[in-house]
Amino acid sequence: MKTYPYEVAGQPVVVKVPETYEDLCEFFSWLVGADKRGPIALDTETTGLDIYSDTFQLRTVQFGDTRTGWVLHWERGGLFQHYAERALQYATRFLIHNAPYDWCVLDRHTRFKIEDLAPRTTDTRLVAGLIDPRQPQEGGRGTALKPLSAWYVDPSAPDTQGDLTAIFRSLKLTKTTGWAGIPLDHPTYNLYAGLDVILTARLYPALTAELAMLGVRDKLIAYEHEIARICAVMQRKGMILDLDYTRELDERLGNDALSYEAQALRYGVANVNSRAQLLEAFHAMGEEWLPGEFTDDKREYWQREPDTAMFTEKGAPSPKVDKAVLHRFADLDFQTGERLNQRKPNPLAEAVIRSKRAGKWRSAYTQTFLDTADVDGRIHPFINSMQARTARMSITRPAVQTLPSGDSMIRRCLLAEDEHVMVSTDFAAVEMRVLAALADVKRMKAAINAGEDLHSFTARMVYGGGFTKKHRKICKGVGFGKVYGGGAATIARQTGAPIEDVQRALAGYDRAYPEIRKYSAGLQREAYANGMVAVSVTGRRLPVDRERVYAVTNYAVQSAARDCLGQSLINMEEAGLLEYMRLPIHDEVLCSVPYNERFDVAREIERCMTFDLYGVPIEAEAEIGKRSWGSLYGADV
DNA sequence: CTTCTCACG
DNA sequence: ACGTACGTGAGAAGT
Repeated sequence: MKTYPYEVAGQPVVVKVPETYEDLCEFFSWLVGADKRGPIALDTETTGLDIYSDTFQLRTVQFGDTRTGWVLHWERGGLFQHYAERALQYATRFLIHNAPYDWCVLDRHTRFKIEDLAPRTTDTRLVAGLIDPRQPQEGGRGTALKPLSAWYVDPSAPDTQGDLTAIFRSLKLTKTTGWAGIPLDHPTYNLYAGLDVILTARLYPALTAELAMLGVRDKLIAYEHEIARICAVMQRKGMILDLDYTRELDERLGNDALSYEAQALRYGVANVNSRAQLLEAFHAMGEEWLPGEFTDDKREYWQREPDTAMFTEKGAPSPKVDKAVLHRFADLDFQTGERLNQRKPNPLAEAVIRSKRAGKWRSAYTQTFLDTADVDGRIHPFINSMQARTARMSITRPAVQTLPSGDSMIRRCLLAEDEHVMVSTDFAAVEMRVLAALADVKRMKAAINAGEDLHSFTARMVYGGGFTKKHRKICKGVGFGKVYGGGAATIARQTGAPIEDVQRALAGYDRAYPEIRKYSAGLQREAYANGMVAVSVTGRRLPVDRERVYAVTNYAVQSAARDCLGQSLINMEEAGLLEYMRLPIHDEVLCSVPYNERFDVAREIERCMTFDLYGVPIEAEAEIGKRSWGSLYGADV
């Protein structure tokens, strides 16, 4: 037995690495005793994050409590694997920090499935997120093991991940190759692997004590664990990548990027992604920038000097070279890409638009699809079920929540199962409805219940019976603006409507729906009274930034809408639909459904996504596509 | 590592 | 007193 004594919070702890049969027996008798005392902390070390690639391997499985961490060398096979699996079988409860990752790893490489592990798990990362969901860059502690341990357990606890990357470098390995390349017997690797479970075990009582003190309900914790499990099952299933189509598209995008780059080169731009080169070229062509086409001035007022604006100082406003500016130069409509005939098209701008788009779509989408696909040609996007401050979910590797929606070519890469079709079910205007429910907006609730189009209804309230399409559009923009907390100027900029019209609509909006302002003011008061935290309708803590208190209304609405989605996922699993579920996308659930059952299943999904929120119907509509996701965006297959 | 840009709801 | 668009992930360039 290798033993590594250490100290955590002034107390001696020990990391033990079994080497013999006797060592493993000692481990198991420890486990039997520890299991009687409480949950067993569990963790894994692996060769990387690419769980589903054929080179991925499970290296160690760690078990521990507040005093002892055991590192079982799974990689050595035989008895080591046998005892790890015996322990996974035996333990009554687990503590895992970021459980979905370990669930999926163990699901793939041991005989234990997510369905078995999840009901026995408390995820300390989820618990921490319910106390404070903010990321470090938002002023929070973040939900990584290191900052949480430093806060709750021991300020001098080592940065087990960060310190290891330094060791990787000393072994001539990198941040990515180190996890696979570090020798299994490396002392620090084993010590830190064991410390991770000890820290997790110590984190748990501190977190639960704080949750209780803050009055966060147990039901919310259980709800989040259910959602995390459902999302892990979706991740395990993944989606079929149409390999032939994706390779072909990848090549086509590559060729497009090259040919448009060649055109840009004729105007002296060697790199279309270089802002500096573009600015110089367009400037030489005599292009001029309009107000509003400059970056915001981030300098402090005392740093500012007049007339230094254009190309120099750090943080000073400088001309933007973004999609909007390029489209104006190219005389193309920003949305549709159609010719405007308002000016002489700048051919460089057009070439830059096309080459940037092709290059980006290739690197961000087709290449990532091909790089992350498993041996069976499936992608397994990581679903973080509780990511944003509002608990909104996020999806990475690849970021399938952000595939282009105006063109079907990228979504066309992803397929429903054989003999299945894609079914996408969206909530109808969920954020507006949630706002109506939470703020008890009388007229809005009446309109929704009467089945009226909300934006038309608002337009009638503001402009009277003779309102036009243009009026409806302004009201729609104002509706979004209200949900986001925007002002007249921003809404005018976003919608392209004249500011006077927007101001008039905003005033009309407030007269028609006075409850929204009251609700917002109440939330802001609540936040101030509770140390800059509001509490959502589901009991979720919503930290508010002192300098952006107005954003609390959006947090309340966005998080309640997210919880509608979460409840829908749970309802769908209960209805036996989990095997069809593929992705949650904020206000939508994407499913792969057997062709022969598509109508029944679609109706069932809609039922699972329908409920009442304080007298407001939350409703959803299913759209049945063909085999590819792109078919729901215009593709013909 | 930060900033800009761009994709989504 | 007044007004503030919300939440993400990811690549490329530049410091």
